[in-house]
Amino acid sequence: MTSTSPEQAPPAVGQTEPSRAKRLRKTPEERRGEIIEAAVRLIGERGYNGVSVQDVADAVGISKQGVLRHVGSKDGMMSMLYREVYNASATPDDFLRSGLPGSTPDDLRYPAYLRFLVRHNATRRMMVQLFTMLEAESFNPGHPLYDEFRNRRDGIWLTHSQYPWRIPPQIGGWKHMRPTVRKAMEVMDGIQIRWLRDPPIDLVEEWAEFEPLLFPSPIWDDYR
Amino acid sequence: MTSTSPEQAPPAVGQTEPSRAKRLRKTPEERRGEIIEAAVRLIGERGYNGVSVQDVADAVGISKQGVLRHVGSKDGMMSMLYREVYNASATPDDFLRSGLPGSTPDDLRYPAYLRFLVRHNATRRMMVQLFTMLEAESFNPGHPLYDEFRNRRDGIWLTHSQYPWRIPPQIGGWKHMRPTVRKAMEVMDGIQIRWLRDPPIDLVEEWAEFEPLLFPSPIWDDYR
DNA sequence: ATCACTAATTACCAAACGGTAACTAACTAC
DNA sequence: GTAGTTAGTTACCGTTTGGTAATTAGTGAT
Repeated sequence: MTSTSPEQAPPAVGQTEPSRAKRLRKTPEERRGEIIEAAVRLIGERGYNGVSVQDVADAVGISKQGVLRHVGSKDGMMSMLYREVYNASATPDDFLRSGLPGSTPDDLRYPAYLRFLVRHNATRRMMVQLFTMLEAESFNPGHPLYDEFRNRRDGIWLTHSQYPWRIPPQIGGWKHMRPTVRKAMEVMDGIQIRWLRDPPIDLVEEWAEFEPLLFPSPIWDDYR
Repeated sequence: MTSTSPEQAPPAVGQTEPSRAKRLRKTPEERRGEIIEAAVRLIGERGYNGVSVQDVADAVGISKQGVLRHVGSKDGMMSMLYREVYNASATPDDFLRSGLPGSTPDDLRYPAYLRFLVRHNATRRMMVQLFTMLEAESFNPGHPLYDEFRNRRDGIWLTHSQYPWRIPPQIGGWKHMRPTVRKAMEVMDGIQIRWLRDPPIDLVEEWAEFEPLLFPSPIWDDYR
């Protein structure tokens, strides 16, 4: 069927979108948004290699080449996606703007920020699933996001280091927090994996169980 | 080059194995072992969708159809792999046979077993990477191992429940250990992810930092 | 020696992959 | 109106995908 009769091509064999609208032209920003949204869902579900450009195109409702026009190539789509995901994650700056307890510049508390982060992640399951999937996939040096994920941990530490966290004097300064920060990130990865698998646990609740282990009483009691 | 001149086919374009041995016939067991070993490595690196049957065949040094003969289909290869990985994981039975402190039937200690498990995982990085990759990929209900991973947590709990662990009386019986077991699994997943990303941490050391958090003094001091 | 068995092979197949090239048509500015 | 820009399209291309069918050759039993 492929090599024979190159003309005709009528009812579209395995096409998900049988009847396409006339030809809807949208602004590049809008289309890019649609593409990213679809890609987050699909790649979160099936991973980088489990999703084709055609899949994304079908989900958006345009042709494959329509997608490629906006993302350049499949790898281009991935870095676009990573930037989007990365920028969309709840930063300390977002926390400062949140108005939550322990989020004021003169009383900025790290455990409070981590709670904020977990609570935020709990509201964007698809994003977390995408992230988890990419983190596992990008162990392979050939993965388009290998370097990004490789540099991520140090990047997080550096970013967090720029904020005036109020921590207990017994700690001896922010620089001694690195093992705790590392452990916190590991725990978050772990509970997210558990949360993504159904039947799911309550992500916020699970973090609440871990918090006193990572920030024990009485040292941290006045600094959460 | 491909469609023209079907004869000749001399130097093999992108072939990993340019010159194939005459035709080496091995026992099914041996071949299956080779296939599994190659599949663990490749799928651990690139994931289910990132590895083709041809890739596995090249790594083993036989033809694609040679592989399919042993595994039936690609999905068949996956379930074979899972069974292999699952059976190869360090069970409480393995611990009982280890002769390590806290591994005798009349003094069987859960923290000691978890240390044993972590130490064992630290010696089989590729296996852990495969496992992590599959755990993330199999969030998708369409993944061939979706059900296996879905049932895994309960299965682990049930398995562990069959052993006469000696735990502190304050706990109030093994059934109250479930939250702790759950947290331990989450931490293991988290530190493994960190361990697999280079520059790696020391897996055993990292677990040693978590152990007193999950099994705090003085309650557990005599039960590790 | 020759037989049955079967591991492994070559030869295909339709479909899907990422990507290029050329064309169409929807919008804006004049 | 008319021209320029560009979002989106169809039409391909070469390669790879998982899988089937038929064939070849290594091995142990007789």
